[in-house]
Amino acid sequence: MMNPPPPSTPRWQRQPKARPDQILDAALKVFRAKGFMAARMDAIAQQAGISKGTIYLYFKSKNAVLEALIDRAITPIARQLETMAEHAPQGPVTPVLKAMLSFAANNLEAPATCAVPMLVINEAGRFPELASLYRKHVIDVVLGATSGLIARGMQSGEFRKLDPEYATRTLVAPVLMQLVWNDVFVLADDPPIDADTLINQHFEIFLNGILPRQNPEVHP
Amino acid sequence: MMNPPPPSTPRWQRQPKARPDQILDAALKVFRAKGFMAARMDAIAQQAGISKGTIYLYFKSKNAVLEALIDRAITPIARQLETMAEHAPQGPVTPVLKAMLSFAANNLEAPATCAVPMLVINEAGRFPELASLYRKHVIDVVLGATSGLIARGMQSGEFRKLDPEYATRTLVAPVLMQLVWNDVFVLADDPPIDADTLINQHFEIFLNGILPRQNPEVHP
Amino acid sequence: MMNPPPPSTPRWQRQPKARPDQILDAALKVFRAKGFMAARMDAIAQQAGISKGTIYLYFKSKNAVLEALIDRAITPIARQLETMAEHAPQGPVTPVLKAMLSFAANNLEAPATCAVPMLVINEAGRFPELASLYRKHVIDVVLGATSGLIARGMQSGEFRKLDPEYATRTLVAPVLMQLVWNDVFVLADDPPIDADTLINQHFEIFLNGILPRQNPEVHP
Amino acid sequence: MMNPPPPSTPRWQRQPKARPDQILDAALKVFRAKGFMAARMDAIAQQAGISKGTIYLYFKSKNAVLEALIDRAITPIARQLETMAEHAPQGPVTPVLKAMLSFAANNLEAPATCAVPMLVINEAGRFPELASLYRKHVIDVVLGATSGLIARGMQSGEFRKLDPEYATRTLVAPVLMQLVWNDVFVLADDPPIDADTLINQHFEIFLNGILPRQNPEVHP
DNA sequence: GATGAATGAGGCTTCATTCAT
DNA sequence: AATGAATGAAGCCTCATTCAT
Repeated sequence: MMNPPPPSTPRWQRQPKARPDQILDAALKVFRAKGFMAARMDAIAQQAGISKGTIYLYFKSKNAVLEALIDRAITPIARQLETMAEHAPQGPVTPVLKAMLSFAANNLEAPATCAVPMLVINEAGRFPELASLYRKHVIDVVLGATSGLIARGMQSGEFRKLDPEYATRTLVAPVLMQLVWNDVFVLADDPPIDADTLINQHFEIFLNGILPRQNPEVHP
Repeated sequence: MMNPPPPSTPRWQRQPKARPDQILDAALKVFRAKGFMAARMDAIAQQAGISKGTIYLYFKSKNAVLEALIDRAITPIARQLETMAEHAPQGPVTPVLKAMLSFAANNLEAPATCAVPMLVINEAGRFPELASLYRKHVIDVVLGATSGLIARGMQSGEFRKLDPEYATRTLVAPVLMQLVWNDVFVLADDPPIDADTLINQHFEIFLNGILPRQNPEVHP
Repeated sequence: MMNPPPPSTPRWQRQPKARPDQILDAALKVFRAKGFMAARMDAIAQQAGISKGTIYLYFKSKNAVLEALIDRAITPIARQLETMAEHAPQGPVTPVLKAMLSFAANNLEAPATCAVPMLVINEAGRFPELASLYRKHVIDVVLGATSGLIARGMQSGEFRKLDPEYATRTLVAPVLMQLVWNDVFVLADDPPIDADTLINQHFEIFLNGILPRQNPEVHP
Repeated sequence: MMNPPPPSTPRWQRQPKARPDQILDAALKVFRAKGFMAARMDAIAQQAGISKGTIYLYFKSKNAVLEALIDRAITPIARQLETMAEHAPQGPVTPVLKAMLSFAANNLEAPATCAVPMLVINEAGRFPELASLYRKHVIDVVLGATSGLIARGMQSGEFRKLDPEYATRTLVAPVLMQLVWNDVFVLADDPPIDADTLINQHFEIFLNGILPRQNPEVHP
């Protein structure tokens, strides 16, 4: 890949380098629309504008396509969130948390982005390894980074002292809910849910809920 | 079962009354384990202890089994939650909300109970009508009852004045998250998540987050 | 059937005597409508107003029903035609032939009557024994009786001397054609074919065709 | 076939052009032997020397195979007969009629040729559209051409004035009878029926029957 | 005798995968 | 590298037949 091409290069070149991604893009669309089992290799090929046999030049099997798909998608958002957390400046963590939450919520709004997590959820039953892979490389990373920040806020007195793991779930759950909602339950005539408004109010409640209080404790 | 069996044990028994539920129970197990498409009618029959053909005496097709399954499961929990909301006594709504949340969380802990909602989530792509059915008869009922209570609390001054619909999501989301988590992402060696603790802390944060405040507003 | 019933008769009696015919009647209807293979035992039972299992009390199998059906139908018309031929009075055979032809044509007009021969034709591929049974007991009888008369007419000088077997076919073919036509090719908006007119003209041509001629031979 | 085969003989060959006809030929054989419903796709595939799945590359379903089969067979003989009628020279029609009749009778002698009409007759119950298709494109064409000629002969005084439609049936019926006879009723030890002799005598009787007469009318 | 619930072999059809071209 | 014809293993479903009631 790094060597210069041999002197007498043919004027054009098939680009097998681009193929896998072409295929995975197509597969993502079809998997999303039909689910893994109901997705037909024919449909993927057609979507990719190639022939069915060609897929097998790049992937061993249908399962392998799914695996590669998850694999390829495993990095970006989680990495970005992790980076945001790691580069959090000294001082209060609240703004970082807010930024991360908004970032996540906005990103999962796009159908292309939410496709993979939904795929993982849907196929977890049949491909537990995929789920655990995703868990390890995405979920644990994000939850870990988040709960780290929250713990730091608790330590510093910015927040009340609670279980940071569980608090993370309170913070994060509505994002997952949006994801599922958009994919599964939206109806055509629903009043659209504004993700920003939702997240803003949610974060406001959450923040208010974990800030130290001057007034006496509530007893639920 | 308590009478002595006839000399030559019959190969099968007539049980026209019990069959449909037997079949649905079996189908639920298999659908959960394999997903709808990968579930084999053979497997359902075997699980039910009957022959493949018998299923078709009671259900027109594999799809019909799924539909009946969702249908059968559509009532109980939602109805119970709705009732709790409707019978809420005068006065503060907080205890009712807490009770409802705990009830929901505990119930969705049981694999048998969470099976149907997860099935709906998984098969929504292929059976949108099922999803919208579930939405209408379960989700809307529960969310409606809950946000009604929250709105009442806001009116009465028990809570701050916020958007009750969105606040409902903040309240409810962790329950969905637990559902998905248990079904999809738990790993064998995870420290077990205690649903009660989780819900308790979540509710405490939520409540604290929407109570009226004496101290000046926070500016997130 | 001709003996007086035993002294202490029960006041009523299931009539297993009537059952087989009930069943065969029903089977004929269904076989005609669907063909043998596509006919369902369920449908026959329903048509007969009994339950599926009951059929098996009287017939060993679906095939047996077909066989019994053909068997039962094998006699009447053929016997009648044979009788007409055997009782032909001395003198010209023309009137007898005409009477037989009309009788056959009119009888095969009725759907119920034409059902069995069509069934034989349709299922001959799968049940050659049925076809040969029918051939022996029906076709050969009728064709034999007819060609016997024709031969007699040739002997006596009533007709020209030709091959009586083949002449029989010329005489008889339109009846078969009507049978097939009505069963297979009639369309809803066809001008109705009047069997009598058809047969009359046909017989007139046929007769004219085999009568001795005064004018010199035609050379086709 | 004449080139030396490659070292390792391929398990199958691509023959996309030839396949459909290969399949239809095989299907015709099997349908004839078993009837449509009892015919197994397996048997057709085997007869065609291909695998079951391959059939579905070319035909949507078993029904579609039958339809294509009828379709393919619908033209030739009828077209030929029609042409013979249309090109009939001026003058007497008798020779043309004789030629057409012989042509039809001889052609329906071949099992391959008579297979389709018999198939239509047998499956008319289940596929009425097929029957009416065949009626329109084959039967009506042939009967129409024939009765046209006969009518012309009546006009010109070549024949007596009778109903030409019905006369056509008198002329044509033995051909149908032969078709059915050969397919359904021949027995192994039958003295063979010579189609030519049969047709010759039949035509002679028919012709004689419709020629104008010098002797007084017969009164049947 | 009668019923109809239950069986289970077998059909049509689909589709992931292979392989001749 | 690419194609797409061909394969063959299953899957859903039907239905003749059996058998508990």
